[in-house]
Amino acid sequence: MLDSPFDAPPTNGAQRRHVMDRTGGAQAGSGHPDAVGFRPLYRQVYDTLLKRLADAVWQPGQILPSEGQLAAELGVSQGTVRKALDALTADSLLVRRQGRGTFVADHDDKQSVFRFFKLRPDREGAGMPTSRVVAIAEAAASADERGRLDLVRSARVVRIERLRALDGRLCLIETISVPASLFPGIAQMELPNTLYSLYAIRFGITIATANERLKAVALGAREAGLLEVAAGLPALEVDRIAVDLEDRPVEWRLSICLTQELHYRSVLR
Amino acid sequence: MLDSPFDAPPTNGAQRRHVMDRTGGAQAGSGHPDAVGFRPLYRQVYDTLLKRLADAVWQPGQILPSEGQLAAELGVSQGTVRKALDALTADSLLVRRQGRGTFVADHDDKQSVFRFFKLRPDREGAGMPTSRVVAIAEAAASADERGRLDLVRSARVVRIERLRALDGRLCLIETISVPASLFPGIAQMELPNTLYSLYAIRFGITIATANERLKAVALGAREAGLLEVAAGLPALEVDRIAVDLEDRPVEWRLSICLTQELHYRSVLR
DNA sequence: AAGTGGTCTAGACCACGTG
DNA sequence: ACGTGGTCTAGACCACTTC
Repeated sequence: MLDSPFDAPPTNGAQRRHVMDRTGGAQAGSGHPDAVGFRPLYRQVYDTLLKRLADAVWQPGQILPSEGQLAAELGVSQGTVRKALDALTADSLLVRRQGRGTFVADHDDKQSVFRFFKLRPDREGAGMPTSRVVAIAEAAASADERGRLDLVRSARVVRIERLRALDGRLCLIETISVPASLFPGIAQMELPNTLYSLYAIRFGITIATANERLKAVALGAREAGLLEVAAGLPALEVDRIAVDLEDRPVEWRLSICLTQELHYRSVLR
Repeated sequence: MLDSPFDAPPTNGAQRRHVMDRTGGAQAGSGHPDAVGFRPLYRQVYDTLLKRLADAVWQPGQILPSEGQLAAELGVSQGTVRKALDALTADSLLVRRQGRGTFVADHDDKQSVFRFFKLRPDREGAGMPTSRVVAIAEAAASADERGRLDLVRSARVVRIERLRALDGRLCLIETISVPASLFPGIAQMELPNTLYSLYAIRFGITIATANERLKAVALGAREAGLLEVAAGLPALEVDRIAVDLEDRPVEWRLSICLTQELHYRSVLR
């Protein structure tokens, strides 16, 4: 925990032991309010809790200490803890349930799977997507991979190629590249359907956001063969960079999707 | 304003005139806490302010009364008003600026245009998109249009066809259908580049969200001609239903986009 | 200096879930 | 009955903008 060398007493003059820094890193009481940016307390609490989540101090699905306990531990008011917890919830890293407690978001339950899987059948339905690994291998990172994943020249990656189906219909083929250094031994593992829960549980890497670029392309011969349709068909190419809690790009995923009876769903707010 | 026939005094027993209903529509003090859903105060404030926005009580870009004034007017605490204002800000209906005030979001400024325009050049750049109307006409709503826009059988629509360009390059053709009843006279108007600001200013209709379905399709002869490229090219079809503050579908927009040098950007959180 | 939103606190009560 | 998160209040102070 941070600790300030100085602090102004709260209004009521009551005793308080400060655990978080009240000044945003700037020294207070030393002449001027300091030019450096102001950093609210709840933001520091947010960062502290985020760090613990990134370090997997609490496992997915597990319950956190109550607001009051966290407030006491960190030396701030319950309201300030609440604001940080609400922000983490908004970032879908936590789930809060009235009367029960605050939990680490478990990105393996049904609704969470669809957080990063945007393909839906045109006519209602949509069970869980299934996957079959076509190929998996470790190799030196290509120039593209180094660029997209921010890797040094000597870096190695693990490449995974998977076919995925929705409601029993083949719908896409995806090529996934991850830095071998971040995911040691992943090439030898049994891969679950939802890779991101493996990243979280086995490697302590939580995917926070993903940036996708979509294009319409003509299906190549190889992809067409694997997807069991004719080459040249229009297909949706989804180029995704997934980013972890520390804002590092940790996965590059290129998907080719059939959209004859499916669509990609996007909600603009 | 709502007014409750009964209210429990606040803890300190100070005088309070209640303007908002404290009971969520259920009568309090009459034996049981009522089975009907609980409705928090800040939610009522949210709805009240939302209604005023929908009724265009304040114009886009205009400043709202301060938190304190709204709190006094509505008979709630400043913190409760703040929570409602924060929620409206999160829904990007308001913009708050520290030291200045709270403003009605102006969806005409540069960053807001891109809220609903997701096409970006592959290589950096991206000035404002431009538009040219190809056709505009009123007609009886088709079965598709009635279904998508929730219209009765006799309803009429205005259809607008536009070509749009980005950085001087033709990039898409879009067919827009809106209910004629909601937009009287729109067929005779000069159409601005950003239609949604026209909807807001001239018709008091604010687009809150848009749901899009994306597919890859082969370019038809007509679209190819208008876009000045070869027919059969893969293109991105974007099927959008835009919804207003009252959750009514108010626009159906079908776009065919060239994605040879552009992509559709999507951020997953 | 005055006014606005932003942060923080302390405490009360409410709704929800589980014993 | 108890503990949790959720709501609401009142008041103080901070940071930013404008006059």
